[in-house]
Amino acid sequence: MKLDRQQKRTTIYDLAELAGTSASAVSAVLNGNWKKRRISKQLAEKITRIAEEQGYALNMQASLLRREKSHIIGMIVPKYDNRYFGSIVELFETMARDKGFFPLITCTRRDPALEIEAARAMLSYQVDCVIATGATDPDRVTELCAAAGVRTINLDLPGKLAPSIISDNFAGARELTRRILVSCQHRFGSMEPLMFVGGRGGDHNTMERLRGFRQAHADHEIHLDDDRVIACGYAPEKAQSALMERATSGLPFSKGMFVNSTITLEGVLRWVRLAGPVSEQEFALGCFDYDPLVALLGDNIEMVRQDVPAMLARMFELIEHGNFEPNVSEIPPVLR
Amino acid sequence: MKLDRQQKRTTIYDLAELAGTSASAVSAVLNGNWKKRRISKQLAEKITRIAEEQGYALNMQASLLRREKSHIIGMIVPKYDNRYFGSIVELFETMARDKGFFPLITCTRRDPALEIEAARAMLSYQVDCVIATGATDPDRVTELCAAAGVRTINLDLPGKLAPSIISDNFAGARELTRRILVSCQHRFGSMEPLMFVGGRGGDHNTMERLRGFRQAHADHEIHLDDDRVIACGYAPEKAQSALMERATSGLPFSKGMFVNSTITLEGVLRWVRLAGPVSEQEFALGCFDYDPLVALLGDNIEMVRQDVPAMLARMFELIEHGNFEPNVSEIPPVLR
DNA sequence: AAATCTTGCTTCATCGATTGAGCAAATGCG
DNA sequence: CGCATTTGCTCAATCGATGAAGCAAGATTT
Repeated sequence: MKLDRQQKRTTIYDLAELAGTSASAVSAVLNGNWKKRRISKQLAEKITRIAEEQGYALNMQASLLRREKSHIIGMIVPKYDNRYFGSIVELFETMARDKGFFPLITCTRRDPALEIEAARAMLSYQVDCVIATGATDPDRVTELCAAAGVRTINLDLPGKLAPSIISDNFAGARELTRRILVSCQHRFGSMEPLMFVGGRGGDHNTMERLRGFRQAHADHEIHLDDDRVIACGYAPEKAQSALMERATSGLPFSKGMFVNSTITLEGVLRWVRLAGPVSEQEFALGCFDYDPLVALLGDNIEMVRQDVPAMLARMFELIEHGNFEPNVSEIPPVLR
Repeated sequence: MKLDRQQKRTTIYDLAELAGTSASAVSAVLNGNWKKRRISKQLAEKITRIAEEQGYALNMQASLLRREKSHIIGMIVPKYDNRYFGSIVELFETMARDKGFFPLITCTRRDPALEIEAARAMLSYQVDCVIATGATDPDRVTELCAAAGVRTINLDLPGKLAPSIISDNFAGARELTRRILVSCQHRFGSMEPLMFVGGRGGDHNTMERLRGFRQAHADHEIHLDDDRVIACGYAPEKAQSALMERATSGLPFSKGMFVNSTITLEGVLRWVRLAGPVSEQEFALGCFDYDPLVALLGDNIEMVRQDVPAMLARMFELIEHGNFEPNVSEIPPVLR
């Protein structure tokens, strides 16, 4: 890799030499506490000018080595390429910056090994705090970080060892299910039990959404068999092939479907396309996730939007109050 | 901010003490060149074991301070919350990691000031290289980095001072326009001139796409007035209000539209919704961008997918060959 | 047996910024 | 004028990891 530096970087010692002063004075001026260190205004201005002329950039590595807190805040995220996590990451960066943190983000593509590796890398970079978003094994991350004295917060998926901020999956799923059922009633004249597609049976969110899904059926006194639930994972391909199999299996099939994320929705729609004569107009879909373009194009697709701004606001609140008790904050999602 | 470290971190000195050896030996063992430094296998194993027991994590700040290359590779990106940039960032991270780099990514929300600030922060973190993706002023970034001896590469939008990797916007736009025109022919029986919505008149991609747009009209001998072009920026709100105005302005309006990104498409579709009786079925849309859900749901929406894997492959090729000549690589986009 | 080589470590300076301690000159006070 | 205080700065240790240089003990050669 030919990435050799072109020239040596300017340091505070170079600046000190040019200004005819000491590195210590330069440091004090450039990091803003020259008043506290009783540097004269003249010298401060001179140093600032020379630093600018020389295009000086602080060596963060050296600086952080001396300081106790890095103000780096790490976030581990399963995917970028998705409107939900994309908006989490984008807003997280903005808010972190506003609050004086330096955000360090890593995408783990739902790979548990990468999650741990990423956490380890963050510890090496001396992060002050790690946010584990949608982590497969958040407690593992918490343990690892705790060993280095670093606090963690879980986002989107909860853990037992650190505070967790998640959507109110039960209430959201119950209401979403209700809406799909109503839509079935309107469009097909009857309320059949729905199918539940996507997610992992073991993950907390899927379990809670299933509970809401079941509750909504119970609310309408609709009997729901367990075999209507297809928790085949989130990936589009898995949903697609699961539906393919299902359709040819002889098991009962529903026109109404609860889809567990836009990622999964992609697979469901692809299946609809391939399924031939039937268009998505023939289905009543609901998705526990939000995508503005789907909201505009999918006429029969109900959506639940997780309240990302509220979740992140709550997260920074916890950080600011130093509240790291392992309890769960449930944020109500938004239905359009 | 209550993010105080819980306990002191384990250092190589602690490990040295525990192992009854020197910090230097510990360092040699843990960074893998103990053979070169002639440390015995026994001691190496002992140190490794103790390091593991203690949950030791390298202090990257200290390590980087000593090394000449950081192997950190920075990327500046305008948005995360978008399928195109989302996939760029996700694939960039994966590829960078595979090639032994540590990816550091910052989102600037198309704010030129933030772009510069982000570049400066990256220099502070001693990045070996900066990728400016879709930057408003890539040359400014290149100049800033060059002053610190750091190379840059432009992605998505070209600059004059560093190598640039962009889509073949002209060819892509020409073909996309052709397809929209053909679709108009099929669906409405005639080929009217299309409208061009979104993008900034000054940006290279928009200019090239406009050139392709015009060429395709010329190919079909369709006269195109300049007032069919609405380069109102990328933001959905801007496109929406621009179309609103346009519709009531008395200027000619087309059923066929070339939309400059999925971000802009959001505004166009929102306008279609509000425009009342007319549904998007009444339009022939084409979008210079790709979103899998739009591809599935938007029956009348042609899409051009920029070839992100090819662009990034080319980018890492440049890095590996140390090729930092300021020339432009055009990557053909993919039409479905 | 002396000379040389090899093995397996340790010592110490270094990277660049930070900060407590210290010191000389200027100023204030009685 | 003499002493205390304030002002404006410098010195030097330090953060943790790295690696060149050095050194002692054992192995090998002549």
